[in-house]
Amino acid sequence: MSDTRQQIIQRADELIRRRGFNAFSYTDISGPLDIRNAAVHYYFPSKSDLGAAVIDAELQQVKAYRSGSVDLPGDEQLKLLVCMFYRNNNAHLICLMGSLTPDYDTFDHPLQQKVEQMCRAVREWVTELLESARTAGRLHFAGTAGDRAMLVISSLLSSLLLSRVLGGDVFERMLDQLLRDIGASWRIADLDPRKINTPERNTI
Amino acid sequence: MSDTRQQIIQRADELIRRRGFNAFSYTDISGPLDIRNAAVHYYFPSKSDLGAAVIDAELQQVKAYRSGSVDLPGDEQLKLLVCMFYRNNNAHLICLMGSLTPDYDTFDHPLQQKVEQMCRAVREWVTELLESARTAGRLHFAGTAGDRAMLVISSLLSSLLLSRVLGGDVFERMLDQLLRDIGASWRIADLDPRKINTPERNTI
DNA sequence: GTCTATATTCCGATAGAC
DNA sequence: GTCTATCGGAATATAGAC
Repeated sequence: MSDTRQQIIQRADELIRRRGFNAFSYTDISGPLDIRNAAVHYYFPSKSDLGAAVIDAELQQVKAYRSGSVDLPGDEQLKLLVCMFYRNNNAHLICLMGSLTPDYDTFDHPLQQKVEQMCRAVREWVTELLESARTAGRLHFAGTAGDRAMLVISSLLSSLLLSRVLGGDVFERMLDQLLRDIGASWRIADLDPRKINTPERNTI
Repeated sequence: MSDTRQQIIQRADELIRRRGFNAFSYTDISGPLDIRNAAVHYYFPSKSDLGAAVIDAELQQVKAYRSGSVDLPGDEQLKLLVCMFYRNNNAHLICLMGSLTPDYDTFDHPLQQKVEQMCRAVREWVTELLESARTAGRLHFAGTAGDRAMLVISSLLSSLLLSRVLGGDVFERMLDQLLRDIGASWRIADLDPRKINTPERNTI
């Protein structure tokens, strides 16, 4: 895959998570990369195509995380996920779900399907990781793993949205309470992003 | 207050919760109301002014809810709040927090402050209602009421975002699990929007 | 693959008549 | 208060040279 194409996707990803899909333009991408708008259109004819490519990269990311941490206990897999959100919060970036689902009604059908696919992939991952951790006695919660997964995702997503607006320790307070709720043995303060071994990009 | 002004705010509110602040135009408002764009600019010189007015209406709404339900038990106040989200979900609308916080970085400072004010008002309301219900033994949860409030808001906000994308019974499953978590005696299926006495508009 | 140049459309906003 | 008319700019997208 060409380097330019990769750089465009990377830049679009950050713009989506900082300003939202409908608030960035081709110039926001071509400017920093020092190329022309037409070059972006060469790789991604429409903005919807670019959005789909960003989500595809995200789906690959989830896949890599899952296959790379399949031998870890579920709560350690969760730690990887939470750590990604921790880093995003420090950069004042929100996640793709928190950015793209509010704009869902403005997307064409192919992009809507991509958003749905991404949400299902994350839900599947968190569901399995929770179920695995509960079976191993490392996490404790009521209800089905699927329902619990939705509430976990909900807290992660919202913590970035609300922390960017309210600041302070909103992120840490919300997620620490969530971790207590599911009986995790670790807290946000225990995370050291430098020590957590994760793939290069940090999206979701 | 003029009727036209009110209608503009009402229409903008729905557009924000359906398509997002950066995805609607003055024409989306003037068209259905059968007025010209200039008339909208007469009431709201800039789009940011219009956004602020929508939030101000929301703040009034929260105030009305609080003062109108101050004698109810905390969990009954919560029922009113959940019922509003229930109705929004049926209309495939998201809430103002879920719509406006993702676009926070694209707003000018006055509008950013309004968004922050709205988030704090909702947090304060939910915090007090939870604390009141816990003291009365009608709700049961671990941690501070303030932290729990953030998780409750998080679930309400996300349930609308994710339900619109994933469909099915996502809304009911998420919120029923939330209600079980805090020891509520009622469930989503118990809600009857027609029987819940609420102010005319249904935002938040 | 990347460029220049441009087509086309739409946007928020304003001036001035009524 | 609402209108017509329009400004200036920015957006997505395309044609065609290199």
